Amino acid sequence: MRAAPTILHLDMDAFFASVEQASKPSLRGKAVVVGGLGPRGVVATASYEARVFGVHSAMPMGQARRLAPHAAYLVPRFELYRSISEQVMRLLRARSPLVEPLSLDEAFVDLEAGGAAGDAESARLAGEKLRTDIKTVTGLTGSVGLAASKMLAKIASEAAKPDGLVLIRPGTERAMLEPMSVRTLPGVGPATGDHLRRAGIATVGELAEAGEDELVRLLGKAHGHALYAMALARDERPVVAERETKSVSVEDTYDVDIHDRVRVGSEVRRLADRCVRRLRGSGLSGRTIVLKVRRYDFSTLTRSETLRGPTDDLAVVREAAARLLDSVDTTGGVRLLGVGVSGLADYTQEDLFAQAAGDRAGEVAEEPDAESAEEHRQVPAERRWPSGHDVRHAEYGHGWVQGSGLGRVTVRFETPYSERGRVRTFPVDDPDLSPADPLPLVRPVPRRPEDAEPTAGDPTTGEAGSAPGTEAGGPAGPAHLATG
DNA sequence: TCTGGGGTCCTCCTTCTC
DNA sequence: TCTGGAGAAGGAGGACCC
Repeated sequence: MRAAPTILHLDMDAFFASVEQASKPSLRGKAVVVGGLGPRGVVATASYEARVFGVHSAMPMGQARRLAPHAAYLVPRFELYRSISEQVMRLLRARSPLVEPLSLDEAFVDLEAGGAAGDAESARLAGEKLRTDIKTVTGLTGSVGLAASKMLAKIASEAAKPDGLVLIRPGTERAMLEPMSVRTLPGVGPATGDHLRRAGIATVGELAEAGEDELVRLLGKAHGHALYAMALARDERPVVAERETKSVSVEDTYDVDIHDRVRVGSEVRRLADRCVRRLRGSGLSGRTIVLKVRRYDFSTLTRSETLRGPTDDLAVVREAAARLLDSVDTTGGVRLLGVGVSGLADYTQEDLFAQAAGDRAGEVAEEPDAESAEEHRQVPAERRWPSGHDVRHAEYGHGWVQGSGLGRVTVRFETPYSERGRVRTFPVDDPDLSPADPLPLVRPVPRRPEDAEPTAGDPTTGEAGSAPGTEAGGPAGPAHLATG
């Protein structure tokens, strides 16, 4: 392990919910829950105000609504979160070439590789400067952990939440870890935690005392060795900037279990299409096709088939998925279906036509087919006007959907830079109302005096410019955030 | 109460090949 | 020619992470 705390872990605070609060003045300081709003949705992120009521990630949405009935419930806007994540990652890469993103809102940075820090004090300064820059560029807060290893930096950032910085000085790690719950360590989830508890091991100190052999006996070779090392605060994993994708998959949970075998087949074809589109979008192909089926009782089955060579051919993937489906009993209904491809390569073996019996199913459909076009006409208002999404009204300007149903949609007219806005209700088919792109969270710097002071209802709002404090250079607002 | 979506990694078992 | 063992590869399931 290195001698100085030069591994930085950044964790944005309640990221999705904070983005929504930043873009919607009326939600600031309020309980906000982002997640799937369907009958089988779960919480993706809850704001700190919502966490007070016991709402947390991965909780079923129904339970969250019972705990916090007055919270704002919004569907995720991944495109927006991705664009803000890119701004943050640019700030990190300006500090070091070794940045390892873990998700949209988390990353490790090797400060030593960037020459940004060689000792504790310079690491702390770099961490504080990073937090300030993130606030300036995105308007959001992030928590920073600094330590001599990835595991400890992550534990430190967790301790720093929200909106803080914690540095673990080398030499103090074991004393700090000893009283902590085993669940603090990465890789110890509910199952392993229970397993260890039944063996009388609850803290990291007890984990270290148990000894390596005992942990291997309890948890298996890989997990046992890894956990013992972590209990002794040993973690030599380097920060890895580039990670190879190992698999690509898509899956859907249905609001109501599907019983009709024909419908199950058509859903599997649709998922295969989406999977192949994603595969091709990444310039990849794969050898192993995986079908996932979650049945009515939540039991999950996977079936896989490995081809002779990698493919990104829609017909091949569709047919393999259909063959796999043939081997699964769906009596009783299915709640989830998924199709995935693993064993990835960045080339395609063309000689696979023999595996695609019969004629080609054709290219991946770019246009919705007649069936889905009909479905589109029938989508309920809640899906045509998803809660939280931005809209524009010809008369009232920019706003967001506060709710919809019964043929009506309620819009609050406000922007990230306006005061709390007013609410108005329209028929769902109001021709003056249209979906809109999100606005940058931080007010763009006006290029001319007459561009200044965008307000709610001002259709010129949101012209992208350069935000102050952007270290990586270029405009802070990604292109798609610019609205016209 | 009633459990998403997209991933990674590990373990155990079976089959195949040498 | 038969057989057994070792190792690789495939397949299924589980745990975990964000």
